[in-house]
Amino acid sequence: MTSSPTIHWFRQDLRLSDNPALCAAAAAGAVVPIYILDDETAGQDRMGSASRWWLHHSLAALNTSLGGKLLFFRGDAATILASLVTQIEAAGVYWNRCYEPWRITRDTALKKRLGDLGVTVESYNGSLLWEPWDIVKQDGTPYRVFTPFYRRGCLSAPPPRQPLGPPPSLDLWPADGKILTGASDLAGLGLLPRHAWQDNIARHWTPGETSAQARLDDFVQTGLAGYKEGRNFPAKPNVSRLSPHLHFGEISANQAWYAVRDVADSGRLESDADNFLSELGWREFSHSLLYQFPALPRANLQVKFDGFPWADNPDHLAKWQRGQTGYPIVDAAMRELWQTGYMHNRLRMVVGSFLVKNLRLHWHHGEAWFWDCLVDADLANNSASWQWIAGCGADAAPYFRVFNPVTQGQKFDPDGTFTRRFVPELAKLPVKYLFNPWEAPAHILADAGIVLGENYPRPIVDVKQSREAALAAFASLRNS
DNA sequence: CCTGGAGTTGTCCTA
DNA sequence: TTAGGACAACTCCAG
Repeated sequence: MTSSPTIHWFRQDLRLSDNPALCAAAAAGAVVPIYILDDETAGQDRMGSASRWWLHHSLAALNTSLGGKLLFFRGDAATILASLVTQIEAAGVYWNRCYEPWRITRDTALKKRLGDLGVTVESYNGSLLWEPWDIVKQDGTPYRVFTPFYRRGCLSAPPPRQPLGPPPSLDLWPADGKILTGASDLAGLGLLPRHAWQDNIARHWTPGETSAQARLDDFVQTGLAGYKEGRNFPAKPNVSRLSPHLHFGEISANQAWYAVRDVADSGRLESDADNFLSELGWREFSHSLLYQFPALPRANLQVKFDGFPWADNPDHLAKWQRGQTGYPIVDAAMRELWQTGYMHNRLRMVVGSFLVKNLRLHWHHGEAWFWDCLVDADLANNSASWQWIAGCGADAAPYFRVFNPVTQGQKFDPDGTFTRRFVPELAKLPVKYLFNPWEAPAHILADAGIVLGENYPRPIVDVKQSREAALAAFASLRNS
């Protein structure tokens, strides 16, 4: 082992196990583990509030596993790394790749800059099952439809890396724990918001690698059986809730893939397992789209949507954000988001459809709100999914697919458990009227203690009329 | 180059 | 009550 240390730059890989770059750094020498909060370079794509809350606690957990030796920096990553390399005479810098356009640009330049300083620079795949540049059609162009991307592309490619263990030996540097120039402590990153909103979120989540592993184990043990059906019901415990852990790399997609793959290979729950794996496939697809179409977060993938007649209605937007639309399933979902930093997948489709089709507000509004509120906010998943529900993305929902918030509630929250939990003012309303309280007879509302327009809003739009208007708007795009 | 099947997640109306 | 077809036409993609 040489006397020069190597730097492992933690990014979206806040874990010790199955961390290819960390293993390589540890094999090369004593490791200086660092994290850099680079809001400057991120610009418009800087993390939202919920992500920052999560990141703070995830870094705290990681720092604990590293014996308190994680170094924190804030600012332009290129400048910080170049100066750090010189200061400690590092032999190498190691990191796992990220796929956001701003990070790719920054990292590409940085690789050259550090290389020019004579430092070894190596990047690894620590977060995707397949590299986006490996999964392309035979003619070399990117897939734009999920099913062939997944079946022909992913599943017929060489299988993903088997998860690695933690580094066999990890010497951390500096051994004496001295603070380096420019380094701060975790609090110095200023990730926590000042208001009390985070206290709610904290009740629902435990960031960090240990918790992520436990979540995966629990999902495989108790959620996977019945996943295919149960994942559609927000009150059922079948969804994995791994998304924030995966986003921050507290657990790798490979670890999740093989944990579930192994169940199927042992001949159990094959259909449920395949269904879950294809959801990981969607994560790959989103990342592939973002890699191939870097404008995905801003521009319609289908250019003809540039002429779509969006509405402009700040009042409707605010009511959607606050869960005051008068549609109980929509309001329950939006309040779940606000209170827990998360929203069940089916409900993301329901509220997304409501925003872009019934309210006809631009998908950018939904994307921005989710970006700030979701603990699993992920540039690739968020932008690809909003474009999908709006109909302007890859493999998008057909124009006629407009979710009916009443029907969706009745179908997927049949006894109203979920809706009553997040819209307590409707808790006493019989399920027959729970999703359409404006149609309830006066005495039923009175018995449930509801005065529409006072303690629960009337619907802000009529679903039937607004659906017609949305279909007409889609028709106006035809051949344009 | 041409061909034809397929396309995550729905709703509404009719028989 | 329930099942089936309509709802645009298009693009994608593999053979």
